[in-house]
Amino acid sequence: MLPRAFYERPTLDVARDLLGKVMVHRTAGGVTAGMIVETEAYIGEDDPACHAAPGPTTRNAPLYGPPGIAYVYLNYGIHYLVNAVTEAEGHPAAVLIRALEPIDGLRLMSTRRAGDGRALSRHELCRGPGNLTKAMGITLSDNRLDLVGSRLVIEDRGVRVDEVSWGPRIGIRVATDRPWRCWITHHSSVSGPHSSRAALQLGKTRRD
DNA sequence: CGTTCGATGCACT
DNA sequence: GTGCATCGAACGT
Repeated sequence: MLPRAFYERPTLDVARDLLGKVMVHRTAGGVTAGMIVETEAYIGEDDPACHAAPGPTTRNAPLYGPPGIAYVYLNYGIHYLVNAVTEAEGHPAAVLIRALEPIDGLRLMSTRRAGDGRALSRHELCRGPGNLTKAMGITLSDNRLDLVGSRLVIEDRGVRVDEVSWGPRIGIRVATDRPWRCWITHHSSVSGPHSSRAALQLGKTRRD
């Protein structure tokens, strides 16, 4: 399990280093786990796309708390999105988990997403931030859970990531110029249109 | 391949 | 009342 110090760092570093790590959720229905393959950074009140942009509110309170905490919220009235709070207490920032490669509990994931109709392939199961929370069974009741020791944790299982790409964040209408989305290059569980994925690649493991 | 559009609930003005 | 850190079906090219 990743120590709190892992999250208590610059958010872009955490976003990159979370790639290859494994998110695990333990529920009464069973255990699900998946390797993180795509993330986005949301950094501070000066980032117009960050939920902290309006200043402290009831909803975004977890962003202002200690790092290593899960920030979960409902968006579009339909999807739960899960973040890992980063930086330091009083400095609101987080990493949005956008896609996983399923590792454990694939059958349970399929069941949870069964309402979607057609059968889903392995790489579709946790592709997209709303889809992965549904497959993992993550809801508002997971908000504020401690990722350093709770039913929702992130582990290092020794996976080494060779190539990382950076590009603009997806699905926002402001600050689209900041390349704060990162993903494992060429990984088939990464979200977004396949064709534009190549166009967005800014290079190898470095950002700027 | 691409774009458009409806579903749906909550926080915030 | 407005606006989302989305998704997938339905269309057009």
